[in-house]
Amino acid sequence: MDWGFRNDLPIYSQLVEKIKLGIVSGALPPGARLASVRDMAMEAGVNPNTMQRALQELEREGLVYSQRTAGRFVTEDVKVIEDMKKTLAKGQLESFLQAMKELGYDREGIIALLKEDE
Amino acid sequence: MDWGFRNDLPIYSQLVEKIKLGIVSGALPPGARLASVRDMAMEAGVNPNTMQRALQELEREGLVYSQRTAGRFVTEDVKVIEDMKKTLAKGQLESFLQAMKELGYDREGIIALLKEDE
Amino acid sequence: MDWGFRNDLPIYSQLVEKIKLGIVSGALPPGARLASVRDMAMEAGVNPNTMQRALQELEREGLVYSQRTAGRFVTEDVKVIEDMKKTLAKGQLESFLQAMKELGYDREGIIALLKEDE
Amino acid sequence: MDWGFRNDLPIYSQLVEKIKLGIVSGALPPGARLASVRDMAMEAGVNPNTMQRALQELEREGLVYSQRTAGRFVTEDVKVIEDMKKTLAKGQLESFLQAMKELGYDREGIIALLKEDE
DNA sequence: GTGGTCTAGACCACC
DNA sequence: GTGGTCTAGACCACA
Repeated sequence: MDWGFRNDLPIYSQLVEKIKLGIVSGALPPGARLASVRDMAMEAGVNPNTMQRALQELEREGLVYSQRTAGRFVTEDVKVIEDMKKTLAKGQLESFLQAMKELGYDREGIIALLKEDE
Repeated sequence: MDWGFRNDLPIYSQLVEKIKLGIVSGALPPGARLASVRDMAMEAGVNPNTMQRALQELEREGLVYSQRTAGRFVTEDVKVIEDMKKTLAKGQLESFLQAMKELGYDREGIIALLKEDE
Repeated sequence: MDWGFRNDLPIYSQLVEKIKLGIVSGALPPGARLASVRDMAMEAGVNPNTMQRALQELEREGLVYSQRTAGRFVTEDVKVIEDMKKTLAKGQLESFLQAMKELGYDREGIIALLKEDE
Repeated sequence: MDWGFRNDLPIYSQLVEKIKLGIVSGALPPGARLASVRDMAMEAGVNPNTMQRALQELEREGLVYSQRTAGRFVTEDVKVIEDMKKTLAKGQLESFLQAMKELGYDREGIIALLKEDE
């Protein structure tokens, strides 16, 4: 897999993004067990400490929980996942609208473009 | 002024983007005279050659033309500007739709979110 | 080697011409690897940046492509090369006809001269 | 008039070319009186000495003769003019054929192009 | 080692 | 003063 890190953001933040995306898109379903930090780090080609930091962040946000010995799991709380999905989507929408506004498009113009595209 | 260059793209490309945005958004209206290469370079905090390269690219795309001694001007051909605006907008739209798809949203879901947002 | 640059055209344009000629005439066959920018620059007695600029122009025209670390190559797309050859030839033909016209030759006169020449 | 001097050749040579062209094309008919050196120089925007040198060259080639007091005239010897016309035309033809040969065109290819052009 | 980018600074033609 | 070209030399990512 190409993790394609950009260099405009700390790597751990990009890891958070990617894993978050996996969770909200369902690629990592609720309750799924994550691979070990060591394995995930190797897979992504990053230092285990970096991956650790990403996972802690996800834990803080309630998307992931850890059980001392059994490992880390995606939360079973579907609402949390749904909320996160909505938050991310709104973020996308917001920056999209902002970019279009800078281009001189208002809501109507965007709709016109959408129709033209179909 | 902080031009906030990212490091995921050559500076000259980002300059192209910025100026292009100024043109299609109307901040730099058709026929407007641009500041001299040297002045624009100083303003952006880059080397004149870098700014020159950006402007040459814009010239190649027909958004700008230069007159030997008088300076550089935004094209008066409104169609070229409109086309570029549409191209940029479609690009924005496309990556937006792609990102939303990765989040698990289909067209309906996006529309629902749009309405919710109003 | 004397590359005999004229001073009625930028050096980089003359470099473009020369290399283009090499490609369309088959001296640089499709898929051939070009020497490195630095080597070509040294060979031509110009600054590497100047040669780089020429090569970028050729890339823009699709006659050449570059691979990150492996070097630059003549396009394998024979059609592109053939088209360029035709374009150059038509240019030559056009200026020839123009010059002959200025000399007072019409099409018939040119043909007569051609036959006389054989 | 734009005399459009290139800088790959001495100006006087370019003056010779231009005037020669005027004579063989008939713009300056046999026996025509040329303007004074001073006037021709002014018209072309060059130093009178430069124009003088050009006219001397034309005299040497027999295309022009001077009568001490009356001024300079185009030769009345039509044959000289015709020969010069042919010489210039052959020169044009030769460099055209040479350029086409460098492009990889043989006589047949040139003829094919000519037909395609009609 | 490759291509690519960027800076610094020079010189030129044009008007 | 303007745009345009050229050189010299640095640094970077890639593999």
